[in-house]
Amino acid sequence: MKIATYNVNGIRSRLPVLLKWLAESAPDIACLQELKAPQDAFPLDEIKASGYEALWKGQKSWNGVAILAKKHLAITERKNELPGDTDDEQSRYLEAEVSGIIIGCIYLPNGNPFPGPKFEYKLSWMSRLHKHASELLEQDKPVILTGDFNVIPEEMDVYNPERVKDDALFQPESRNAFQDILNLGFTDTLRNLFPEEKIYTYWDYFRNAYNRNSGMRIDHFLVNSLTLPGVKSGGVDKHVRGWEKTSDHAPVWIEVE
DNA sequence: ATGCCTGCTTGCAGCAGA
Repeated sequence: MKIATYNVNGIRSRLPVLLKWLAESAPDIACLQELKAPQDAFPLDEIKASGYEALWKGQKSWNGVAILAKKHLAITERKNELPGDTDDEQSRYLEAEVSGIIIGCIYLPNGNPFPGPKFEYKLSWMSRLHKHASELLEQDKPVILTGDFNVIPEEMDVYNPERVKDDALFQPESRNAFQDILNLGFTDTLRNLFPEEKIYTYWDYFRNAYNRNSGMRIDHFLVNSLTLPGVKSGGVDKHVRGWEKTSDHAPVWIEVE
């Protein structure tokens, strides 16, 4: 079972790149973030023609998340919002069960500028995620939380830590909240597979960042202890970031037995 | 300190992204 996450940065303008990547990488399950499209603008026909069923939660202009699963897999929606704040209208969380695995698709708030209300929203969202993640562990099922966490976990996860010292993605509060979720009983799978390697999943559009490899690792796979022994491999489809009309994120994937 | 680039909007310049 190959599971992937990809922040597409606009599913409508990214559709050719998305379909090309799906055909090449052929994940069984793909979590997408930043659809930047309202609910009725999701390109379901094209996704189906590529062999996938889809659940999605759109929103005009910003945010938006989707979970794709190959047609032969039964996919059941569990949640389309993160519990804990009925006033939160941002489409940032989608949860499904596929083949007995609970999949949480996450588009965690960016939180910039720091400090400020957007950063407070980020921390509050992470606190809600912490509570929900702990409840998911009580299900005694395989759990995978994946997506754009907008958190740089460690200094080795960014090209130049000094450049992000005032960035919401690298604040101690953000990193500690991420670690607190791991401490519930989750493993940062890519880091676990490659303890010493420089791994980036995002390169910004400015300053020729991709060609200079000025990147960050902010898209993550968190797996619980029932899932971890089955993890066989993982990686970043870095070359996709070099395609024409590409997202500023690259797809990330793991293979689980 | 700011803009760099890109996608989106009942838009045509301004916002958000990270």
